[in-house]
Amino acid sequence: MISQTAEYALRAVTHLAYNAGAPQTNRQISESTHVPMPYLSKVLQGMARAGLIRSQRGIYGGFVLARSAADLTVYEVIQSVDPIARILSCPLGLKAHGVNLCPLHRRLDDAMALVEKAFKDSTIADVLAEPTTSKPLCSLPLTVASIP
Amino acid sequence: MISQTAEYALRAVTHLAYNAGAPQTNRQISESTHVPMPYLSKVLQGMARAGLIRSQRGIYGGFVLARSAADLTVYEVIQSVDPIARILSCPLGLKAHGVNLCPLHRRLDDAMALVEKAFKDSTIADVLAEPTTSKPLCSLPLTVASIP
DNA sequence: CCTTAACTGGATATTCACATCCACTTTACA
DNA sequence: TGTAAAGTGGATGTGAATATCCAGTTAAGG
Repeated sequence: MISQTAEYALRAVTHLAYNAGAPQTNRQISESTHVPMPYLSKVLQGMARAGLIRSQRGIYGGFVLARSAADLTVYEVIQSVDPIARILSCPLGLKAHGVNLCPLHRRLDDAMALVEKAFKDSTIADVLAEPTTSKPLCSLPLTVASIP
Repeated sequence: MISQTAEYALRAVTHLAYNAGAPQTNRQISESTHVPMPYLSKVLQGMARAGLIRSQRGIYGGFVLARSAADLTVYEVIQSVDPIARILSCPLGLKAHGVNLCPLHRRLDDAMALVEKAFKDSTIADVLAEPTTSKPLCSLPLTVASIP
C-alpha cells in the first residue's frame, strides 16, 4: 500500500513532532522508531532535500521539522520520499485513449484518489492527537527529549 | 498501490470476461492485454490454483473464468496473486501494543480498509459495465473472440 | 498412434527497493 | 585550534518482485 520507505519517513516525522524541543540525531530517531540507522539516514536526507525537515551538522546537530506538525500532512511526507503515482493515462500505452481511462483503470485510480484524500486530510498533529486509541504512538513517548 | 502482478491479473480476468464464449490462450490474452507472455503464464497459473479461472491443456485449450463476472470481485483477483496485507499489529514489534495499533498505523490501516472495501464492492461485471467512460476497456473490444 | 497446440513446473536472469559502508565535511565547545 | 559529534554523498551489497526459457505433459483430431 505504501512503501517501507514511506512508512519509515512517517515514523521519523512523528518522532520529530513528539520531540520538537531539540534537534534529534539519526541515532535517536533510529532507536525510537526501530528503523535501521544507515537507511534512515538516506530517508532523512530525502526529506531534508524536499524541505520538510531541516538538518544541522556538527555536534548537537540533528533534524527538526521545518514546519509545525499541524501544518504538515501525511500525504506530504509520503510524497516527499515515495510518491503515490496516480494513473493519468492508459498503462497499456494505447494512444487512442488520450486522457480517458478505461473502466478498469478508472476504478483503480478512484481507489488511489480515496487514499490520497485520506492522507491529505491527516496532519501529523492529527495523528498525534488521535482520539480513538488510548495507546501512545508505539514506544515514542517513552523516549521523549532527553538531551543531557 | 497494487503490484504489477495484480494489475496483470486484473487485465487478464477482464479479457476472459469479455471473451467468455471460448477458452482464451496465453498468447491471445497476452496480445490483448499487453502483458509479457511468459510472465502472464505464471500469473494465470496462480489464478488457476486459486480457483478463479480454469485451465484446459491441449489443442483448443486455454483459460476460462471459473465463475461469472458478476460473481467475481476485483478484490478476489488481487488477493489471489498478491494479497493486500492489512496492518494487524504494531509493525515496530512492540509487544505492549497487542491488537491496539498506534495512531499512525491506525490511520494507515484505515486507508487500506477504504481500498479493500472499494475493491470488494466492485465485481468484474461492474467494471465492464462502467457507465462513466465512453471508451471501451483499453483495446479489448477490438480483439473479442475470433476462433477460426 | 502421430502430430500439433496448449498448459505446467522448474531453473534461471534481471531489476529495483531496501540496506549497508565509508571517507568527507561541518559544527560546538573546551 | 583541536577534537568529538554529527550530517553528506558515493559506492556497494542483498533479496524479493518481475521476467524469461525450456523440457515435460496433456488433449484433440486425423
